[in-house]
Amino acid sequence: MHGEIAPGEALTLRGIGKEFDVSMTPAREALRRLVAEGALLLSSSGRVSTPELTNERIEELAALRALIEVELASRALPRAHMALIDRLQAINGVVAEMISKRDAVGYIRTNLEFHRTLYLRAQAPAMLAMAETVWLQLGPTMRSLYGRLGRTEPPHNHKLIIAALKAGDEPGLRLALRSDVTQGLKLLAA
Amino acid sequence: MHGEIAPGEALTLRGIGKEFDVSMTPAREALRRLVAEGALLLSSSGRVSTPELTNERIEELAALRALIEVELASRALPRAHMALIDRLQAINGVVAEMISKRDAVGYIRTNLEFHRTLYLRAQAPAMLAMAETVWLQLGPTMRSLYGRLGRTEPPHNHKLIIAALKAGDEPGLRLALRSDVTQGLKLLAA
DNA sequence: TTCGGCATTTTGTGATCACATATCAATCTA
DNA sequence: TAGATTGATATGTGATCACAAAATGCCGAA
Repeated sequence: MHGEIAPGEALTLRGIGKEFDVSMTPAREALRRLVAEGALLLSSSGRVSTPELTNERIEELAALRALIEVELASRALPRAHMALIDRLQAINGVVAEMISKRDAVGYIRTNLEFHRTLYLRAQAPAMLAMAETVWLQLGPTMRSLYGRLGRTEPPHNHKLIIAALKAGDEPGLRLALRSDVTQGLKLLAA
Repeated sequence: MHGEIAPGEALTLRGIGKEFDVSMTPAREALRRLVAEGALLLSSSGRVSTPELTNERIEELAALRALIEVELASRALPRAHMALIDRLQAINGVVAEMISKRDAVGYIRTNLEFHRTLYLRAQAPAMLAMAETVWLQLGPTMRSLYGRLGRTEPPHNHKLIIAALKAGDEPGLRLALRSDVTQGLKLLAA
């Protein structure tokens, strides 16, 4: 989810087992679970690897993010009090820090933490799980996308999201969130 | 997915293994996969069972269906030719037959086939997989919901969907689909 | 130098087992 | 009679193994 594994990387049962000091059985269960969630790809020969997403697939997943996360944000809005907004601002500060440190994995992790913190307020666990499944599928790709994006400034859309939350502006929130979620997509087309 | 298992029913590794003439290992993999997809619930003691969904959870899943499936239908619309519409009408005939036969599982199965046939035209495999994951989670509950719904006439919304497809009417399609997907929810509140 | 074939190694699969824990039911006690 | 207890049974977990298939690397021929 955090982009620590590059797209196309292969994982073996015995390798994972050795890495975590367990036998093949729990390693197999963990890998197959991630396959079921779409995070890993199972080849016809039974080998698992991180997927190399096509542009079409990325567009689809971005559209799913937009659909689900806009709904989550919209449901969180009426419950968003000052304490939540403060916490979002604090997380956003860490995001900016990660960007300035050129820490791709840290950036992805804190960026997702920003979103998750907001969505937790929606009290919609099934939707949140769905959103996280999409994040999981995009993980390895987000990392390699980060390389192309020579970003140095903190994300503007996060500030718009916070502002919309403060103002109770639902249309603005939906718009800012949609932009934030799909912005990564745009630079992919280039 | 088809509601063949009642909500709250427990499944054991050895039981599933015996039922399908395999050892515990593949049975465990299958069950854990379904757990990962949200179709089954894993208790803290490691036992798996079909979930008994709360009304809040059902509302969430219905909202997810509406979000994802409206998008899928919308993407399928420009690609929907006459052959597809004919096939949808044929499937709808089977749906009506299942209703008249009071065959709950058959009704659920052909109803989902109706939706899947339409969505396949959207050429969006990730979204379709997401929708099917939701169906999976709703499976056992849909069955017990069917009991309360003393339905005798074929679904009106399916006809509206087909009509909207014929007319190329996207707003109408979105509306009909949303109604079809959330209608089951309404009678739950009662 | 490059490509094809063969041997070796790696890898996933499914079965089985020992063990700890949970579940259940019969029994006992207050 | 109701609740607790205890024993027996059922169940999940993780490890290990044999096997088949796939991947890899090596060598030789063109």
